Amino acid sequence: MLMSQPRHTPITTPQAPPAARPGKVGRPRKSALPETGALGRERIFQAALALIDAQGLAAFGIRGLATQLGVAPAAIYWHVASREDLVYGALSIALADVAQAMPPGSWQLRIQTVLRRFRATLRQHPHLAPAVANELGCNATLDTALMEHIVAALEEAHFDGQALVDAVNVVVAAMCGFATLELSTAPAGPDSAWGQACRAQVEGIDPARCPALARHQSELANHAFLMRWTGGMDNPLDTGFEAWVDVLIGGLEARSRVLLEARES
Amino acid sequence: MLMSQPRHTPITTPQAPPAARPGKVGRPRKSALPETGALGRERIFQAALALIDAQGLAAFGIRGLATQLGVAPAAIYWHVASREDLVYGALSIALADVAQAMPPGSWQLRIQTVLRRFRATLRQHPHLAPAVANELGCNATLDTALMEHIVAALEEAHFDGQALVDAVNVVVAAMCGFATLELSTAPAGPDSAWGQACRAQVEGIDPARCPALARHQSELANHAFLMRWTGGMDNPLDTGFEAWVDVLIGGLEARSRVLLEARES
DNA sequence: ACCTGAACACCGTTCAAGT
DNA sequence: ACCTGAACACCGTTCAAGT
Repeated sequence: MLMSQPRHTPITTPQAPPAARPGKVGRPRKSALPETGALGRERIFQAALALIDAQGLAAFGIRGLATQLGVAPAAIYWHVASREDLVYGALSIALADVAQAMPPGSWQLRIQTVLRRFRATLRQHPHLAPAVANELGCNATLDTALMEHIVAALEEAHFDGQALVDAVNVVVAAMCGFATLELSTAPAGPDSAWGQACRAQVEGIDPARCPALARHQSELANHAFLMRWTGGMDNPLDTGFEAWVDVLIGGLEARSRVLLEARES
Repeated sequence: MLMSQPRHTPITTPQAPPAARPGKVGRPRKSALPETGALGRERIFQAALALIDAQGLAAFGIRGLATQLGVAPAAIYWHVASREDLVYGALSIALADVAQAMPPGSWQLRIQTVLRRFRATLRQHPHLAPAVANELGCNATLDTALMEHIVAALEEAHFDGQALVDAVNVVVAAMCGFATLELSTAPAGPDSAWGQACRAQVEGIDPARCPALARHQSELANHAFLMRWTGGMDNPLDTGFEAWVDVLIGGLEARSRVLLEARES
């Protein structure tokens, strides 16, 4: 029984990673590539998204995805580089139609539409909310149509040069920021030990140390970030989001005015 | 050799979780509690933060933390409920002094200060950026002093009732949103395969399908969210952040004006 | 009250081998 | 080109036992 476990050998030199596998990064998608196998990246990502939607991000794994697809776990690695690649792929197809068929109208209305659509789409896949910031901070795989809409709208608002780049970043951050925070779910159920503790801390605010907070405690409790114990699906912050959109548009308009006046003088 | 592996028994009824351990959630911190042990939550969180800063969030684990503390892995579980608890604790102490010693001044200036401080603090612990949205969406463990400052500033700006709650959420989302997105790191090194692919896609933008995007391609490349292949530490978006702050303040001012006018009539 | 040893039940990933 | 079997090297977490 001493020699029956060759596993768990403690020391091995980690061999250098082998030459890149096919679908390592990006999707060349030459559109002429055979895709003869029964699997294929698209089917894998769809299944991954369905599984994440059903069970959450933490419970999602390659082994579960493999059984879902009726395939050996290792098979997935022929099409995809890593687990991270999978959630990124799932996020990509989930957000694919945010930019579809933008309605005509003022630049303000079009930017409002982008924000509202993003939030609505993320609400259909709330378990992906934690992945948005991680995966979307830098990458260009998201449909370029979305960026085109944003840039075109900001051009119309007279942004140009560095000011345009800045405005683009402001809009993208606004698009992601609120919904991501709103939908990041609580660790446990409605009245878990965690929820109770959170609630108790809010209710135990000291009016001496935090007078302003204490004054509005009852309105803020469970309705403000950092002071709520219910997730964004059960307890949406609708009016807060509308205020967010309003502040963004108002701030952009003010900035656009300043820009125009500086240009005239 | 058949009977030598009692491990990996496939089917076991998952026993109900035992009665809550001491440091399960929140920190009662009666301040009279002995804290006689050599460990203690504070020391554990400090060590966790140091480890996350050094190695990143993905590489951080309980086993590594245990060896760092010169202790058995299981020892940590007497003080802390889970790995998630650890990163949350680390984030809490990392952000602890965002609200320390707020300078006097107009409400606009104070809100600007909150945003700038949050970003500066997160830049000192960039590996925690992905955890911000996940852990900060709902919880009240963050120093209430921060919320007090925000609420007090917005009161001064004449927000009240639901409009105040909305404004608080707007400010908190703004505080977290930009910096989180900016600092979420690229999966790999500067010119990895991933970076190359990202760059290629940006440079391959089709001027026929995306005319506005193509017009500003050179300025946007590697300087805008979704179009950059360098992380926020090496490649900060300083002017974008200032625009963000500017838009927020401008938008809040406009909303405040509307509120006042409605109240006068 | 606090910590150790040792195991349990998983992971993601690799790699030779199949077809 | 695409997939399987089987293993490797880890995980987080639990639990009886120590002190």
